[in-house]
Amino acid sequence: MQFGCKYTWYFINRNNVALYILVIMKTIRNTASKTAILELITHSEVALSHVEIQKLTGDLCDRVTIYRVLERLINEDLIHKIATPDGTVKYASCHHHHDNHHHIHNHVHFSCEKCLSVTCLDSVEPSYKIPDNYLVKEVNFTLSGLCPKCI
Amino acid sequence: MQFGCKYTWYFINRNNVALYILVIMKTIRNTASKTAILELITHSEVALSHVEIQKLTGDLCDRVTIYRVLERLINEDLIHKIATPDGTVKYASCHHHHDNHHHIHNHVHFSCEKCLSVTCLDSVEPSYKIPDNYLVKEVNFTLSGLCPKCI
DNA sequence: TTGCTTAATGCAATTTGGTTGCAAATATAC
DNA sequence: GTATATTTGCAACCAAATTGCATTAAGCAA
Ligand SMILES: [Zn+2]
Ligand SMILES: [Zn+2]
Ligand SMILES: [Zn+2]
Ligand SMILES: [Zn+2]
Repeated sequence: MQFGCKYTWYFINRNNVALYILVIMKTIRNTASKTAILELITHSEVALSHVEIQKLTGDLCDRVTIYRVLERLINEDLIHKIATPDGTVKYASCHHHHDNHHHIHNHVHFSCEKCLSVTCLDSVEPSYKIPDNYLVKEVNFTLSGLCPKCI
Repeated sequence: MQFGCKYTWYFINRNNVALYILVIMKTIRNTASKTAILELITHSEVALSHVEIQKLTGDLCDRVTIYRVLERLINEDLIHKIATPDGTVKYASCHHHHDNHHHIHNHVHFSCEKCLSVTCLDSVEPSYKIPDNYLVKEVNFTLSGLCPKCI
């Protein structure tokens, strides 16, 4: 069998059942849109929403492409998604700082009610205690009020 | 001057400028829709989204009315809005518990990635430290993972 | 109770945000 | 350069949320 992409075969033999498993590795490609959008997010002081990225990139690419690029950048763990208190979603780059072993984004976001900016406060780590019948996988801690510029 | 609604006059006299300010007080009304929706949210174990409220109320009122009622209930500080990590907005009643003097919602929310339920963990209070050039007015701390039922 | 005034509602239309399918374009491995 | 799978653009689609306006009804005072 031949494929143009990377792949591996796994073989399992258990209880008289033989199984060949084909694992296809999708190769990630770098494109103009992807690099430009990542640049934009990385160099931005504040987190950006989809519409903001759309305005900033002009006619670089289609709005659908922006959605798909953002999705890929998240999968590659290059950016992260932030849900602001009012329900809008913004994106910021990851300055990991990951909780070493657990790979949990555990830092505070600040959302300014006046200029609507959202910022990662990478240095601040919140602490909490929660009943242990809950399994915590992600932490999303957003403070809102007035940012230094608007105070 | 005469008005059907409540109003007050304020008078300011400063630097040779005399100013009469008319403050009109909007009277809040209780309607069937409003009481029903508040009941629903208050008695619910978990936070409810707009669509969920729509399904639960049936043809009690128009969906637009639900949006407007929710907005009013938030203004009256009877319910609060919760943005889940994926950007959907849910509503829960306020069991204040308000930071006595400051009137800040300061409690943890848990969002289950399996059953999609969102719960207020009123008893848990997160602690954090933030640069003092920020003015914090709201705290929105959402943990996500698996809830006791789904674990 | 009745009438008056303004708040709240219903409905239709519109805007906004996000998704899907498919053909065409293009990045990467060889 | 060529082959092949990934990425893109476009159009269509869908759901969520907002707006304007005419109508209804809550609450106050007589
Ligand atoms: Zn600001
Ligand atoms: Zn962040
Ligand atoms: Zn659950
Ligand atoms: Zn809550």
